[in-house]
Amino acid sequence: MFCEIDYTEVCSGFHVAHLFPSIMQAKIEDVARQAAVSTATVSRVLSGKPYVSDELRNRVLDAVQKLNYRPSRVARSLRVQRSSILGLIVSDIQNPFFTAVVRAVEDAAYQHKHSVFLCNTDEDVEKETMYIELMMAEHVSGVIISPTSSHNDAYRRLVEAGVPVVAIDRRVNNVEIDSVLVDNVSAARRLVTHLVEQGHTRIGAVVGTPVHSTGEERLRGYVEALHAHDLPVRPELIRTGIPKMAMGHTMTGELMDLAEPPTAIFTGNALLTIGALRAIHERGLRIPEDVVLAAFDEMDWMFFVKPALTVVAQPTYDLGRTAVELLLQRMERPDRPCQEVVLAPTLHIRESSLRRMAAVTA
Amino acid sequence: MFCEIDYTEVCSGFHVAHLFPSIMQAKIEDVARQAAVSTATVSRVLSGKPYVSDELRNRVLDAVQKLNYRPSRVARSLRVQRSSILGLIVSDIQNPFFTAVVRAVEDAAYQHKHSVFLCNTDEDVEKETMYIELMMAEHVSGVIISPTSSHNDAYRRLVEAGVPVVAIDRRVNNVEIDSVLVDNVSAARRLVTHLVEQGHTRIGAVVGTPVHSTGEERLRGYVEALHAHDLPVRPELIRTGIPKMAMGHTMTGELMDLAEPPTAIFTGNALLTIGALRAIHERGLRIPEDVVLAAFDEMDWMFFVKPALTVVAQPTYDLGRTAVELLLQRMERPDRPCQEVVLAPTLHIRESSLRRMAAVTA
DNA sequence: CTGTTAGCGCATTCAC
DNA sequence: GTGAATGCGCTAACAG
Repeated sequence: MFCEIDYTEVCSGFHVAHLFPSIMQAKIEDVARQAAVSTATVSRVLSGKPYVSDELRNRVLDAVQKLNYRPSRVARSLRVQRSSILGLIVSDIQNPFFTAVVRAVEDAAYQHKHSVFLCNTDEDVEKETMYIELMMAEHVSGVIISPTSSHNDAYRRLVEAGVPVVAIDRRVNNVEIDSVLVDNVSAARRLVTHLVEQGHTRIGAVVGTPVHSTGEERLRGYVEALHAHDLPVRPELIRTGIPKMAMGHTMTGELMDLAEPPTAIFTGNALLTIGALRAIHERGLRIPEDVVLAAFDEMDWMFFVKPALTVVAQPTYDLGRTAVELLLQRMERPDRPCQEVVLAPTLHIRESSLRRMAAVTA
Repeated sequence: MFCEIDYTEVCSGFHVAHLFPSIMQAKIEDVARQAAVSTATVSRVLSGKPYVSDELRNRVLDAVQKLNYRPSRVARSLRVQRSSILGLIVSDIQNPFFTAVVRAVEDAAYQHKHSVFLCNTDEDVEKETMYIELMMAEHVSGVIISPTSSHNDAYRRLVEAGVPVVAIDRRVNNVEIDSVLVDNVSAARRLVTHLVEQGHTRIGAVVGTPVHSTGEERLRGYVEALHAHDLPVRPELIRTGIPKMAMGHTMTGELMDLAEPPTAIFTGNALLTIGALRAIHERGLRIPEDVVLAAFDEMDWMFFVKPALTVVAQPTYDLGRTAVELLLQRMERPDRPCQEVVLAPTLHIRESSLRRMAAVTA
């Protein structure tokens, strides 16, 4: 029929391409034609394979330039059965701690020519499960995850599908995977011990739910510190919940509204700390006269509340970098035994001049 | 030859799949065989297409279940020539403002069955260019970007390639695209006007570089406020730089070390504000006795420094949601004229009890 | 060294 | 309603 047009020709032909420069994407075939070589040669040149004459190499490079060619990663991924994308599943993108981790991971991935597919589960197990499935469907080359709970069945499916996985910040129980953690127990223990040494006996705890290892471990540190000094662990002084600002606000409010409120409070992460500050502030209470705070403040953003505040700087950058490296390692040696890297947080207890601080914020 | 094995059969066959349940991913063909239908039918069922008998539909669904089948998004993307992934390129993932935007975008995308491919350019034009190219190569269905500069050539290439793009927070000049912005000029003008009305005449400015429209606009608001009150604009009191904490620290330090330091400082975003607080703190200066701060604090995290601090809550959630909606709109109607949505920030000037504040942080 | 060719897993004509 | 066949763009054998 007259109307029978070779669509491929029309759409890929160089002359026509000139007419619609804005819509079309050159294909490898177009480049090959332009350079008068085969597609295989183009592919070889672009993947930096050896055994191509300089002559052809240059012709190809010119053609690529002229056509503004950009190989389709989708097609490539399908063909080689893997992508150069890392999945990163965090449980709360607004938590400055994870924000810092995201940055570190992105950085490290960039250096290794990988890119990052970020998902935010918002501490929601269903969303997490959905995203894990998505990661598998997208054929990501590996997944870094801060688990929402310690035993989601999806974790197992993921590793059983042969996808390299590394857990970050939190531990998972139902399957053996690489993980990079922070020594929360000892950090929490030291913070609370500090309070005890200052004479506090009624110390409140505002920490994340024990569903995550993080919350559980920090609570454990708290308990250990009390035990070590023969102080009673009073359940009414312990509050656990989703580690976000709103919850920190609520939980601290509850503690301060007790008939006999704590004289000091230990908070489990930066967002909980901000919430706690807000609750204290609302009640017109003073720090440290009315209540002392010993807090995780990963980003050290609350520096000007010192010396009331005790700070833990977490090794977020190392955490992210280590995670990426473990992932890449496993991609090369899938049978390598699982590792558990535990990083030490830098405890930074501020005790400097009360007077100077008052000056700044009064 | 005897050894000639149909590899596909071996790897896809149901019986063999049973032997290596952990490694293999079922393919559409496996499902078709299991359900004793054609691959076309499987595809139809899974895409929710009509015209499939309930009989076959159920058989397919069962097979999918049994084989734990998960269609390859990569293959699908290649076939249909588009993915359901949105690219999100932010200029600083650690900036709490963008963090909130990321969350909003992720949320909105999730609701529209899309996922988010996040990149962090770190205010680096080269990295930004690289990531834009990557987006095109990955065939994302659209890109939301907070431009690092107001005229990167890559922006034009992107829209010319037919990719829907929406700029967020910052304006771009060299190509017409949808954008969703915040009314920075008037917000900054009101903040600075507030300072002027309190009697300040030497007001310092610590804002982002004028390379981004954001920095430029906030600076413009500052200048307008001074002009409106016939106050001189003193260049030595204006500092611009990369809008991050370290820079805010440096720039504020410079201002406070002047022979005649400003009596008030206007800071252009949350990170600059934190840096400024640190610089002020280091010098043992008091707020508001020694210096007053009028600051953008998008997340309202510095609430307890009030009343010295003036706060602007930015509509981050609307910003992200609007961006996604514009993107989806353009995907359906590529010829739609460009829109520019300007959102109003909520100015929240705190003037409440100095006494009560002192109580909290003293 | 270089070209030819055969799929990667899926969606979509087009026949039946 | 359903199935067989084609090709999305690319890489990896294999053959020259």
